[in-house]
Amino acid sequence: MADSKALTTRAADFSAWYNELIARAQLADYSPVRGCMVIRPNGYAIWEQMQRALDQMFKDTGHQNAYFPLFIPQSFLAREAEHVEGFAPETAVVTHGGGKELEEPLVVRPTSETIIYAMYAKWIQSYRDLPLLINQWANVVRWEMRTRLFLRTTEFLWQEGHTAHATEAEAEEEARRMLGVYRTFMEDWMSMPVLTGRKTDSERFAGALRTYSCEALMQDNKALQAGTSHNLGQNFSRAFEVTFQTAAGDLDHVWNTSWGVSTRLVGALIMVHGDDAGLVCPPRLAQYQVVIVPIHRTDDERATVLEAADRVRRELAASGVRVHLDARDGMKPGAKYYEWEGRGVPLRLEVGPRDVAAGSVVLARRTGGKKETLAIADLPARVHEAMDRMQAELLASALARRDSASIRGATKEQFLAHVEANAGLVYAGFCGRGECEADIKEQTKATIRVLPDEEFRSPEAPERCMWCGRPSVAEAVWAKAY
RNA sequence: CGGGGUGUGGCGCAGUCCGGUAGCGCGCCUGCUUUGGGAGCAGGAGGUCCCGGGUUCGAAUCCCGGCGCCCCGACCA
Repeated sequence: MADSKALTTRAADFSAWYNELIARAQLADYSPVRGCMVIRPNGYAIWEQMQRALDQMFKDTGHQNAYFPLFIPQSFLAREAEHVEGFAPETAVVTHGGGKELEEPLVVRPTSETIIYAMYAKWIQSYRDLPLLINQWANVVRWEMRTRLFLRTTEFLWQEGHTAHATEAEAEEEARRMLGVYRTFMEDWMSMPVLTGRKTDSERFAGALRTYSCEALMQDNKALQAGTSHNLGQNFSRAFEVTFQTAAGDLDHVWNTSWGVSTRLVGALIMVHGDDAGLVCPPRLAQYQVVIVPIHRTDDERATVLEAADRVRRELAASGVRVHLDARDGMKPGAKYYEWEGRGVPLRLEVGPRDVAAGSVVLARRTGGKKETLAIADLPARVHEAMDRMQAELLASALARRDSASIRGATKEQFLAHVEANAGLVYAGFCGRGECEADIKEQTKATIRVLPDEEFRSPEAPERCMWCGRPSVAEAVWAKAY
């Protein structure tokens, strides 16, 4: 049955589709430890591409990488009141080492603000030491109750940037800058449109002054927080006595930011672009941008075709394309097509005896459309062109999907109907009161994803809170979320 | 932690009601024939039937007690 080989469709059961896709494409597997996942080579390759792009963007904005320890003295976490309250319930604690009970338990980092700012206190003395712009790539542990591969696991990989500045304005600028970096990455590399904006107090990072986020809409119309950037103010610098001497000779506490994205982005990628055949990976993030599938019957054909296919491979590689020749024996070409489609490879080239004779290859696009016969002569140019177009088209179609799943200026009734139908994002007025927010969440499961930045706001600012009718203080975007 | 479900080769399941010494599909290995959209045939490997105890001549199956996992509700990048 061909059907037994097909994935559950997105329409039939989105989360079954998601899980099956990950298994089929061998992106990740469940670990023997509850809530943890093993990232398999195919999945890790995507993360590596993400890391490469992001790391360069961090360097380009003046940051350096460093590494801080996995273990944090439990007392450190407790120094910032709101922070400990936020994270204590979900920390893993090490109480024994070397067979003996530790004098002070060690927390496995759920995030590294505390240990990093403890170190910054030693490193920063003068305004001349500022700004201090550091990033680290690390694993963190948060003892989650319910986990999903890539989206929420007990241990996950991420990067966390931690900066210290002389003024509040500089810290604010940094927090906003890095939010912009994330947005650029998500749009240009992941082809994933995001809304940027500010989080309400209830969704703010524990210990931050303000939290900004990038929010993306998945194909099941649930929102996903894809990245966050925090202006920490002086909350941690006061807790850890991170002080510096100003040019005027005064002593002041530094202003901090922190910002992060995680392997959750791989889950976002799956849910934004994936289709019923499997993963769809934007060319810029694909491990293999092109796979070449040779087609042959006889041994003679095999030799000729493989030689031609390898020539094509070398030429494409030389032009900067990540290309793989799938020369596996004993597997029919069709089986290879399905496998590579499931893994999301953007472009496939089929090379058979007829192509070799004609000096051409057949190009198939992961996103569909007719196969196309191309002359080998100008192949590299055509391949780059096809990748660029696909990269742009993926963004455009995701954007169109999001816009068609968004309603603006909603009344309470429209809001309820939209949310009830899992139809996507709702833009509407908000009175700014936590009670209203909590009430809405309890009754509808929808939360305020962001108070959107200006460019995402509706042309006309709402006047009234969609829920309670009081004057609106900000337009808000609601959705059910992951 | 409450409600529901489920544990049987790598994966998905049947067998359990009514006890008789474990089977199917996929995958895997070998060989031959195949290869322009998921190959066919033949042969083969692989299982403490979640764990412990009990009943019985005999337990995957019945009884008692544990444990794991999944789904739904209270936390979250």
